[in-house]
Amino acid sequence: MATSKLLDVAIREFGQRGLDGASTRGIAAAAGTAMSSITYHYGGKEGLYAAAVKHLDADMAEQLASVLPSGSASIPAEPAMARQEIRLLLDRLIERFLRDEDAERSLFIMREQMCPSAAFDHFYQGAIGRMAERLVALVQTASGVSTTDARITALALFGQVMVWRTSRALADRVLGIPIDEDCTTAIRRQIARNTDSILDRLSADQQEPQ
Amino acid sequence: MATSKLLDVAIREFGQRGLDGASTRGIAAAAGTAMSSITYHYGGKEGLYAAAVKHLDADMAEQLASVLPSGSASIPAEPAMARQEIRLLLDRLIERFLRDEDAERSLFIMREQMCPSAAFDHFYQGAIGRMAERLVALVQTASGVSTTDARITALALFGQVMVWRTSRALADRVLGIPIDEDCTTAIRRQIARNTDSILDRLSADQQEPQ
DNA sequence: GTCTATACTACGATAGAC
DNA sequence: GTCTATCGTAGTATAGAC
Repeated sequence: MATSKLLDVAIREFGQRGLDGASTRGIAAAAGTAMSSITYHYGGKEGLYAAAVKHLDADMAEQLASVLPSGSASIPAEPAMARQEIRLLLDRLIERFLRDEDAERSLFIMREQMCPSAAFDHFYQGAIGRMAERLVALVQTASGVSTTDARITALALFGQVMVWRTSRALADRVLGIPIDEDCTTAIRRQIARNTDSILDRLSADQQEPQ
Repeated sequence: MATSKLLDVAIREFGQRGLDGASTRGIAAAAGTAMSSITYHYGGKEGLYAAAVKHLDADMAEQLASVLPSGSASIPAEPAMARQEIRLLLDRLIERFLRDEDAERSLFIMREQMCPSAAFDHFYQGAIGRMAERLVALVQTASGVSTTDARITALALFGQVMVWRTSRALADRVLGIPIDEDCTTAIRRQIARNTDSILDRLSADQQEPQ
């Protein structure tokens, strides 16, 4: 009963090669078991994929638990508090992305972003969607802008963080230096500063439209 | 001699399924020819992949030609001019990304970003690398910061644009409305504003470090 | 539950007709 | 240049021993 090992390998292999490209033989071999155990536990290749999606979502929910309230409630009413939570959330994300720990799991999700299957709905109804919707609500409270502007801004803030995961090969070459502790600190500070710059301007424009 | 058709299909299929996952039979069938023509023209699967990389890079170079000088020279000396060029470059990119025209070609590149093969070096020595290095130089001129900060900032600016391509499934759901002409305008204006906010703050901090 | 054995399909490469 | 035919390999699914 090492089904957890099978799921970890599946997330890696499906992420790299996709549902069609990955092979159940390869996954089973890498997990140290026979291919037919996939049929036994998950009913086949597609069942394994669905189980991997569920496993991955549960994993992300656990990782985001410390920074994301479990209920959908309790957006802080004070703009300053909302901004503080935005900074905390983005910092938690970038710190994980820079450590490059779960890059394989991200690959699975990025594939679903660009070739979405029904599985992406599962992610959006899960941890990813909860995080995104909360970020939008926080931006709205922190800046006072309309919902559409808040949504666009939330995506921009997310983008400056996400780029370190999605475009890592480019980032490594552009940076030219290894991402050590000092570099990580510099990136985190820069992102916090950019976030403040964007939200400051947004709040100012809101009070006195240009 | 419809080798161009073969390359277009190859970029799509390799992008979606990867080098291993895509099948030469499938590519040939979608291009309306026999599989053995791949052997004849490109020597095999890997040769087709290499040709697809070259084709894609040439294509990007052509698309970026209007906004990217062919030589590596001539960074404007005036900060205001540099900032203007940054805004133009980012606007050209986001406009392409939002139109969703060449999403399939981006998929190929994103796969190389997250599972880099030797092909990514080809991209970085080509149009992508030239664009990235120029953006860094422009940020440095526009803000006057050190090269490391300029590189980090360039990636942040790139990220807020790139997110609309790499996380499109998420963006669609977060936005909740279709990306029509009005929405595109709003996104472009927001990105231009964010860019100004970030560069303004950077220049200010540079003159009087906090 | 985990394994081996097997049936059937699809893969990449290649040879050769035209 | 483009096609069909074929070979050896690897894929998923399934049945059944233990």
